[in-house]
Amino acid sequence: MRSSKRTGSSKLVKKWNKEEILQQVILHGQISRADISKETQLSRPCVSALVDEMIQEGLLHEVGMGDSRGGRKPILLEYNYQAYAIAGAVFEGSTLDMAIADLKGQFLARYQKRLSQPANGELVIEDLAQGLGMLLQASGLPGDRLLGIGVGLPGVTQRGSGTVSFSPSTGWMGSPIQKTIEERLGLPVIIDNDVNMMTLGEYVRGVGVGYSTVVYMYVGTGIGSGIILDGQFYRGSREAAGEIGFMMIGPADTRKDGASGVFETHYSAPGIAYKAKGFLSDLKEGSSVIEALIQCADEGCEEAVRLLDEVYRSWACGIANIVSILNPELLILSGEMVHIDEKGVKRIRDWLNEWVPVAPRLEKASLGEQAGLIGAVHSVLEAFPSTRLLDR
Amino acid sequence: MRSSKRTGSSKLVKKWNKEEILQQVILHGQISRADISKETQLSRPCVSALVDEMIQEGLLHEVGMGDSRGGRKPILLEYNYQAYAIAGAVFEGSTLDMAIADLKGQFLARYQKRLSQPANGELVIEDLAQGLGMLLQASGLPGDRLLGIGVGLPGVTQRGSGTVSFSPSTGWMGSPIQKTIEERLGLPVIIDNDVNMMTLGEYVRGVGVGYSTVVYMYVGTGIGSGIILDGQFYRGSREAAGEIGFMMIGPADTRKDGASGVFETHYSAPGIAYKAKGFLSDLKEGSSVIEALIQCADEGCEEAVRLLDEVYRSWACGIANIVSILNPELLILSGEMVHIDEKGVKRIRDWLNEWVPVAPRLEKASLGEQAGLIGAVHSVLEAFPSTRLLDR
DNA sequence: AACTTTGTTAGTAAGGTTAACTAACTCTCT
DNA sequence: AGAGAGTTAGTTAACCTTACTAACAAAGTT
Repeated sequence: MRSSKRTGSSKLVKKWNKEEILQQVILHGQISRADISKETQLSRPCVSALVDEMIQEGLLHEVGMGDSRGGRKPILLEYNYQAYAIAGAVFEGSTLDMAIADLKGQFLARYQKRLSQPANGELVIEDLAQGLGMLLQASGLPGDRLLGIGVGLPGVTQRGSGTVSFSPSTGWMGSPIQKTIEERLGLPVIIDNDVNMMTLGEYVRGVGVGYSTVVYMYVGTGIGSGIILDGQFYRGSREAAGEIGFMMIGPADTRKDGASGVFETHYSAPGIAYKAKGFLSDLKEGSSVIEALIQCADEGCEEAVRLLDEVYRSWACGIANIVSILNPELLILSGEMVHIDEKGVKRIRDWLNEWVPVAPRLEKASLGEQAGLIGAVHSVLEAFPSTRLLDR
Repeated sequence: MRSSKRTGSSKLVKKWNKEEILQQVILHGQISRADISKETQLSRPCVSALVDEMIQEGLLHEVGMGDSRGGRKPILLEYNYQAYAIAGAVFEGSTLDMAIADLKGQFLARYQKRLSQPANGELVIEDLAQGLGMLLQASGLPGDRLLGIGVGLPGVTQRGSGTVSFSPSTGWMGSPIQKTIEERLGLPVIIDNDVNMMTLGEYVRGVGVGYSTVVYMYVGTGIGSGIILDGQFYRGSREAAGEIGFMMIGPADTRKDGASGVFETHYSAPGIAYKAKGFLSDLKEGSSVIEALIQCADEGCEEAVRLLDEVYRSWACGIANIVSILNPELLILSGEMVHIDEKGVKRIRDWLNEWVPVAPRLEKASLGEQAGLIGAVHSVLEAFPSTRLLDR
């Protein structure tokens, strides 16, 4: 917050006071001028003046009278969530999932498309543009009301430069993708790692609500995580924080193809599938390894029980390391981990309590496939906080 | 920065502008009113007025003329580092180490005392008070110039409540020690973990200068770390961040005494000494295990070579885990690790490069025993930033 | 002597504050 | 039921603080 210019005149103060009023309105949903005055310590005349301006600007609405508290009824104010709209997009496997939302993050329209092939970069951008057109049409919104679009990509994104440093599936390696999309769509673009987007989604709308320090652990093709510390996304000095697939869990002396880390080589979905190859032959394309493994174990397969135990224990080791270093309030289990049954979660929890002094809460991700999209939308809200709408 | 009140009037603006001017003076060492005006975008009359006030308040000094740049010579201003003083204290083993310093962090006087016994809490506070008296006398400072004292303690400190939740050597477990000291000394007190103090010391005056995301890894009786992310100390949701002794490195099925973690059980100084007991009999009290081990290995002892390799590898694993999660710019090796020779550091570095994609810089701690004390002093400077001096 | 740079003085504009006032509503007592 | 007292919400007007612009004085250089 409160960044940019560090010195300045009274104009700055006015802007900050407006921001604070906006925050209060958003926080309370509906609130009167008088109550804003009490909350913010600003005098009532000042609040009135600023509120009136913000009504002019279309950011606030009067929405009727509240109940009397012994005197004149208050005029309730509400944030105008329809003042602007934002878009989100997520590439997940070979589908493109998009949505348009109001400032509350509520979806107004949604759009999905199967991408024909492993996606040439140029083409994908056309898909994005087309989807955005559809969404605008479906929602009936004028295009100039759109603040920006958040795009979740597989791979390591460099937020500073707007490039992707590792992204095999899209073929965007190293290209200044953010700028490219921005130019094609004529919109501000926020790009980020898909796991980060999911993290943000769960944080603002899922099991992470109410916490301020959470780690989101994702087991899929690889193993990654998103880290939010004291309410702030932590990305690392070179945007490589949370790359927990590189932790030293499991034997290190295996194939070092460079791209994947020791932990994920052994205990990501493909890693587990490889270990289970002997007795788990009938694994379909889109289905979960862990689900299959659990079923197999429940049916009494000795090898499955053993492997499952090893996997749980390794995941628990990963969690223990994270907890030792970061001491989060909450750790969200996601990807393959959502299929763990109650027994398995208890198992992991018990290990943690044995190994570390202060174990965090453990919760499975709750938003399913929507997490990324919700996060993408909110990434734009984060980049255009209500405060920045005052500049427009 | 800029915390507390989120709204306010012109008075706030004035305060912020004063803060910014102070920052500029500190940053440049010596600077004229005109240059401050250019740097801060504040008008010259405004800068003049604020500077004059701050001279009245004793925070700034005029220190003579600068060189002409084609016109009237500028009057150079300097921060008055002597305006206030701060104290620091560190309990290290059975010695109490104290210092008094100016606002630059420069020591004005120092005091050391051997504590007779494992230190009863009450007594130790008396030692502290006595030391402070000595320091004030030695430096000739009036006591009201003292802003506060930073105290580094072994154990896990709870900064919020000002208590120590785990500290076997001092016997302060759970007591509201911060308040107790504050009342005895009549001074604001900052308490923190000794490793955190050392971290801060290296960050502001040691090898950490110039970096913003650093991890300080300490191997001693236990294994711990201090974490600074984007210039901010990170402490975790329950002040337990950086407790890396609990990482899952080494066999987990050893004695679980609860207090110490798996990693530190095996690879802290005592852990290593235990493993080396067979061939490293002549270990003196105050000397380093690693130093002895290295010497032994250099002399050709097979077992020492093997153990040393195991230790280095395990430490490297720990570093790899930290790096995977946090992606710091710099990792500082401290405690036993400062004794690692060039060969050993290279060894660790090579492993890291093999295991993780982006290894940080690796540096040994540079301040030696002073680190904690310097950090303690700076912890007070952090709590009383120049900005807060304006309130007095 | 002409030009520059530094620092100050004087008047003005912007923003927030207090004090007082109007508007609108509740409650109680007759 | 109705009037007046008390309360809360919102507005108006005068004032205060702070920074800004413009003009000027001071002290250099070329």
